[in-house]
Amino acid sequence: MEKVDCIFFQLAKAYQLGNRFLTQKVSELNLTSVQAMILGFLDHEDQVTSSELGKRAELDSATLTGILDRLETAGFIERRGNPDDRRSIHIHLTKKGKSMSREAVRVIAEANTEFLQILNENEKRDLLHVIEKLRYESTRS
Amino acid sequence: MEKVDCIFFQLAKAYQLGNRFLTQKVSELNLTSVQAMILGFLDHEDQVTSSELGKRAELDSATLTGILDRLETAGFIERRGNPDDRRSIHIHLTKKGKSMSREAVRVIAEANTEFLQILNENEKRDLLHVIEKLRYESTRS
DNA sequence: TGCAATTAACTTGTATGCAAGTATAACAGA
DNA sequence: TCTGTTATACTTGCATACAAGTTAATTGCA
Repeated sequence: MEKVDCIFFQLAKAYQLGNRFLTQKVSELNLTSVQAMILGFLDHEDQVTSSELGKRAELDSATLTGILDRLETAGFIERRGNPDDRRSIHIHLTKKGKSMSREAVRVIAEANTEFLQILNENEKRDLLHVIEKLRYESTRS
Repeated sequence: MEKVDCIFFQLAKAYQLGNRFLTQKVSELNLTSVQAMILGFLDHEDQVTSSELGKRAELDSATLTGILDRLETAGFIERRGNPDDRRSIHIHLTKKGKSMSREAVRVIAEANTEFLQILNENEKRDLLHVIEKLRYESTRS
């Protein structure tokens, strides 16, 4: 099998490269890459339900539960009951979580810029375009 | 945080999309996507050491050990001592493993074609080019 | 109203991915 | 030869992914 021509192999390694890069950058905040992104999503969206957050972050509920567990243990979020629907919960950023989410957004933005410095404007556009097309078309099955 | 503009988010979701696609395709062989790729690498490279296989597959030795454990349990490979260097092992495809590796190569090739049908020739070239550039440049640090 | 179908969050089990550390073997230089 | 360094495979611990299944609450429809 020629790994160079295997799109699955290339996508996996590209992801792993980006993930290691971001993980290293957000480690200064003692966060993982996924935790930092979740806090980033919560920065402007307090009081969302777990289900809504899962849709935004495109994460499975099983995965999200574990991530929220760790963010709650770390004191960044609280789970609160939703009086409108007692099946669901509201996720609330604590004071500590609010300031951490702002830091996360900042570090992620910086990491994006630094990571993409390698590419010229055409390449950046191509990459985002192709990924968007793959992801969009795959929903049309 | 705008996930559309976050390259780390987009790479992660593109990878997950591809990985789910391939996983579904190779599930007919009762393999995971990674197991199928490892068998694919072994198809023409019998008797490699774990270390060499790890370099080809760009996998951590900790990760590879677990994958080899499962391939060995399933009867596709055997670990054999390397008389030339008693620290290392030779990985040997069994008869069952040989035929499975050929099936894996076939299914992966078909999955590649099907997955990339979404893109035109320019887009396929752009995607592979940009990933190659990201991966190559990142080794120059 | 009553009940089947659906939904939300969680749990369990399995498979990577990776950092960190271990034991053994090989190697390189004094 | 002796010793410090390096290399190989493995182990441990933790964090995603995700399939499958559970429980409780809500909804849709006859």
